[in-house]
Amino acid sequence: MHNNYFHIFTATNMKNQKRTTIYDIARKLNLNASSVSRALSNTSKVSEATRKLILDTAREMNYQPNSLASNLRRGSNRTIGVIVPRINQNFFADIIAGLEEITYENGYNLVICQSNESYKREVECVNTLINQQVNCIVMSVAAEFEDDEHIRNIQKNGIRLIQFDRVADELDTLKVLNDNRQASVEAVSHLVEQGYRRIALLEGPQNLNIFRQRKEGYLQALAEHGIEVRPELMKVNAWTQELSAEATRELLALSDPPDAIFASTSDFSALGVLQVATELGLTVPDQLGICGYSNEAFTEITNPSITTIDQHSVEMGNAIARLYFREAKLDATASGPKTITIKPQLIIRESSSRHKF
Amino acid sequence: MHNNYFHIFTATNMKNQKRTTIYDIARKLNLNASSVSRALSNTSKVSEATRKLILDTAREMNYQPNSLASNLRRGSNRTIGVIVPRINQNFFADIIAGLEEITYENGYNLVICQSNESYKREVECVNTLINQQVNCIVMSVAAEFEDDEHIRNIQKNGIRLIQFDRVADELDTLKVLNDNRQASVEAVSHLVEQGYRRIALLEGPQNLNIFRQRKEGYLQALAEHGIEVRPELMKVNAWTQELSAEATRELLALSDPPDAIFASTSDFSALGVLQVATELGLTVPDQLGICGYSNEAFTEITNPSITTIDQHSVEMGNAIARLYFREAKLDATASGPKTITIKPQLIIRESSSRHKF
DNA sequence: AATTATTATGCAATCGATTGCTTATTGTAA
DNA sequence: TTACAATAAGCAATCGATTGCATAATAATT
Repeated sequence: MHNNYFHIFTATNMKNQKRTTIYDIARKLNLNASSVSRALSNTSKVSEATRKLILDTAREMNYQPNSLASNLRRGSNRTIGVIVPRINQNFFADIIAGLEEITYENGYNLVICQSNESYKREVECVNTLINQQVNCIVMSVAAEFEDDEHIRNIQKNGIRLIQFDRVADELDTLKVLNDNRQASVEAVSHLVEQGYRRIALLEGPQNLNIFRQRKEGYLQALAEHGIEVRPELMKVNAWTQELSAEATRELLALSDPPDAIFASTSDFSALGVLQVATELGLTVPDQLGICGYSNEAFTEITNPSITTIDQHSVEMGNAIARLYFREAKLDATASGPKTITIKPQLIIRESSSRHKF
Repeated sequence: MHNNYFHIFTATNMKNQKRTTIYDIARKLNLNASSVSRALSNTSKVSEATRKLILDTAREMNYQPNSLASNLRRGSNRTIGVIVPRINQNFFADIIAGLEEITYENGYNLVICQSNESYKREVECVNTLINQQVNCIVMSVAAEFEDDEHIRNIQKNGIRLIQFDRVADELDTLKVLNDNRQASVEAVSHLVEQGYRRIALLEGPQNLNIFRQRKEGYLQALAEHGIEVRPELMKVNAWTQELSAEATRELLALSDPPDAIFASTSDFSALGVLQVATELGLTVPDQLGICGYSNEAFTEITNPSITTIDQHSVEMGNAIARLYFREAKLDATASGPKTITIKPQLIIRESSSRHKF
């Protein structure tokens, strides 16, 4: 794998040079390290003259503060740890980008871990971040969930915890959520308004709260519109493109097949549906309506374009980071857990826009 | 922005508990901290009995090692810093995911920064990572490039540096590159083989090496096939979907317009081309051939699907991390800079597959 | 000019783990 | 049983920055 498309060749070299410390600066100026520290951190208590002298010398000696030392002393890292199932999944990549914007503004850093949807990895990630003394852990739990002891352990160690999107509901932590239920209600209601009546649901793993909520929203919308629930129209664990394609084939083979499919798991699922519909020669949206979830970039480009739900992921990342910094200020007073709910937005596109019956 | 789709409500609380240190364990067992340290780090010199005792007590007291302290003492972080222009761009997200896989296996962490294509931000990111004493910095330079002093500074501080994809060529560092030139040669040759003769090029900013190389490849392929270079077919800085669309309109308005366009900057550019072609009623690939770059997920889904170049991004991330760990082992001996070149792969799809003339 | 109030600087402990060196303990060989 | 080797455990310095407290130097007040 990491072998046959590589060509390797060598060049020259580098060397280690000992770093300048505040002691080096102090020695050179015949001062005490504490003064240097004060000058650099700008904590009054130093005369303007020496401060200037110190800053100049620092620059001249190419001084770079050693964060490890100051972190140890201060017992803080100015770092936020992030644990996501997959870094390179659009939603999470956007969340991270959103987090980064705000943490950067505040002079904090981000340490990233991915659990790969594995419980074991998730526990390890948590431990690493605890050892690193990060100030805060931001996480979305892995699909494989066994126990929340590791999550509790975060708080035991005095580290702030913000859960987002996929959360361990029962835990009393800061949470930033999408209103999945509401979004699903809107999506399904939209389908109903477009004249679809036999609406199928592709579900994600029900151990994850987000997928349960989306299902609830689906049921709620049907109820609100007085549409009977047909269990055979609800397919479990259809959360990849392939699984969804398969589920779609089964659905369309029913004697009374659906006239619309709400792929509540992702846009990739919706894509699977579209693919099968195309194969079977069904016209979308006329014969089959489709709605996905997440507003992946490609939904705009497919033919027909796909109706979906935008989760405001980057803004969600921003919100998470802002929540941390706001709470951090209240610090000792520890105002306690809050939940922020972000309202996703239904994006109506061709795949569900039936030219009125 | 971070206000109108939020609902906030409050719940209960958490508290700080002082962390257990090796001293606590030592005190409890009437031992010296050094023994505890040795037992935990598994450096012989401790009897089996006491080691077991210590480990058990550690568990019981919920001990979590303080990495800040040991990092300071060891002068190392077991951390790799990553600087990319944008975290949530497919290529970079994949690189990061690839990096993470391998660094995780080796017990290292990843600190992520994004330069947002800004030179100033890039410099700041570099400084932060130097202060953090990361073991290695992995970076791809921002489009806005002024000077490489900050990059040199990395090495001055004894930190390993691996540049990838967009690199400061003149610097003598570890590099992991795509063979952009070769990939472009193949792409353009493919177009020629499909019978296209008036092949246009959409270029990226020429201050970035990768875009220069892609242009070189284009020129080389034309030369190899004895096709005359027409400067008016080469459009600079067409590196967003919008800019490319505009460039395409200009190209197609020429008296002798191109019959194929190589959007060497990205698949988004290719999308811009496709969009304009559709607008103008040109059939792709018959009247106009299109080739993009990057193999974004959507290229497979568009209609027609888009021919493009896969950069093996995740594998590239793996390769970068492996390079670091391999080099780290040679450590003192410092075998010196190497370059690894990854061969991208041309993915031929509908947008360039002309049913032979 | 003498005394007090301010400000600048130095001193030394601290954060928690690591590690070279010394000392105590146990085991082995003669 | 004595001498010596091997192993276990303790001591103390160290990594570099921060910070409360003490002292020195300067400015302000009467």
